Amino acid sequence: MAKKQKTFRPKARVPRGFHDRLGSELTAERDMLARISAVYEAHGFDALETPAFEYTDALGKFLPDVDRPNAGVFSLTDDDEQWMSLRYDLTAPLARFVAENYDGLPKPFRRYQVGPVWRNEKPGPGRYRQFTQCDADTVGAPAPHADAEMCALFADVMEAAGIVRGDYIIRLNDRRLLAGLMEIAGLAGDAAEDEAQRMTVLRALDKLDRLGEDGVKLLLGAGRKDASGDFTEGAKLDAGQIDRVISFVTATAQTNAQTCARLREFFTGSETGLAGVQTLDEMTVQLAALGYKEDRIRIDLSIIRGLEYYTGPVFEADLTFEATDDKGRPVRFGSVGGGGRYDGLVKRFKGVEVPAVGISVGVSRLLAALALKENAAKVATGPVVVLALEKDRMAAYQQMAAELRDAGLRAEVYLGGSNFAKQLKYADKRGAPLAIIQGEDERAKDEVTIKDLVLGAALSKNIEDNKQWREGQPAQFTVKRSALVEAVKKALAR
RNA sequence: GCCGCCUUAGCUCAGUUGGUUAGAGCGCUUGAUUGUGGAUCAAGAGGUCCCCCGUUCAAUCCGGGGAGGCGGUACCA
Repeated sequence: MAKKQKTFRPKARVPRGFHDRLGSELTAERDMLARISAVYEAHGFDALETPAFEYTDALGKFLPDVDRPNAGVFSLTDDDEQWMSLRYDLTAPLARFVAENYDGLPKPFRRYQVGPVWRNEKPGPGRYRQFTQCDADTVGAPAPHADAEMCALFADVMEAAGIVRGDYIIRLNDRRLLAGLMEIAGLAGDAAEDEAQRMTVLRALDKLDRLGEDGVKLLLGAGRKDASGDFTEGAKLDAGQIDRVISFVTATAQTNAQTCARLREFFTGSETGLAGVQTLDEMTVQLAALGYKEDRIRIDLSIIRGLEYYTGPVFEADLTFEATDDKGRPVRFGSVGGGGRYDGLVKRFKGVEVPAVGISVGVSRLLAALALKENAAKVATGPVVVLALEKDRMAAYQQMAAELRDAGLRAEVYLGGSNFAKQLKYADKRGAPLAIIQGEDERAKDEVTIKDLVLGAALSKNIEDNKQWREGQPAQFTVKRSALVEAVKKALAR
């Protein structure tokens, strides 16, 4: 039969929308999370961890009229036929946790949470199906003080993450303004199609930054055809309605106080709208008193933030610096986090209104943005590598590495089977800052040679001749064995 | 989901108007430069030309279907 038995070889590949991360990519995220968590901790938030899976009904992601979860969440049935889903954010699990443990928790309840979330949707640039979120929420506190704190916290977190002041902006809006706008524009009907129209209007406004005023006008009216020829149905507003809506989103003024003044005028007669203005006014006054001015936190009337559960103030953190990708094309970062007030979320479980406000920071996007900004700054991040030149002296080499580790340094012994040149090549590829060399010669004199690989690489640029390169033995020096740790520390400090 | 473009070596890409051994650069491996990463030189490994079906004496190339990638758009808690 088969002369060549075909062995099944699975293709080694990571599922689409997911990806592996190695070394500095991971430690960079860990460090950032630690810095953000420290800010949350300092503000009094308690750490919380919840499982990756939740029952789908608790997440609120069943499709209407179908006994099946929303396609956007990863779901499976438990062995008792109950639907379970991977969490798609950290807010829904929080609502479940608060409802489940309501009586025992201090109110207001303040917690922060860090972890992966999953979304089963089309991946795009900077958009994955698993990514890390870092949230803080205050549950059981009404506006505007908790909301103002959240905005301030948001700004602090951005700076803790490494975004310098001026490179980010926290934009602020209130959902009640948008509701009031609907009243004023004559879109406040109760029928299902009125609701659908309002949603379409909100979605159109959300695209202001990307499509510009003209694009949004099209979406508010008949509809818009995009670059690929695809047509998006519009909200079918008449010209007067479009003008009114556009005049609202473009009413953002230089200062928050001016914006609020304009809004009071705009919303004369709309109770809902005025309530929103009142809250924004109080928040921005309070923030200004703490030193958070328009350079960090600004009212921006085009911020929408999703359609589902926000009931009051909404915030969004945007990066404002420019960057280009590895092909030199300009990159638009978009939002790196958002949040707002959601007074109805716990009500789903408990029947009582529990006011809550929170923020969510997209750590993966922040890291991607920072990486593009500092694209030149690649530093040696590997361990100090102790070369293993004499095979029967491994214990001595391990001893050196151990001493370096005891001094708090990253160090390892070369464990492969190759010669001197290969070992240095390995150290180079690892991004090792230094190599520790003790061969026959050094051993005889009770010495070690310390080679600065970073400096050596720099020097090599001016050397063409191999003989000169080798005999010059650039960027290395020899010390007594007993002085190893001190010498390495000194070399690393440079 | 919808629209468009794309898929040949680890990477970036040539190429075959359908024909026997499918190429380059970079990378990788090994060696030389007698214990030193770079540079140089020499040799070498590596490909179901995305998958399946069809047309054909013959398909990496033509036709159909599928998958994956990229971009736009929609949705986005």
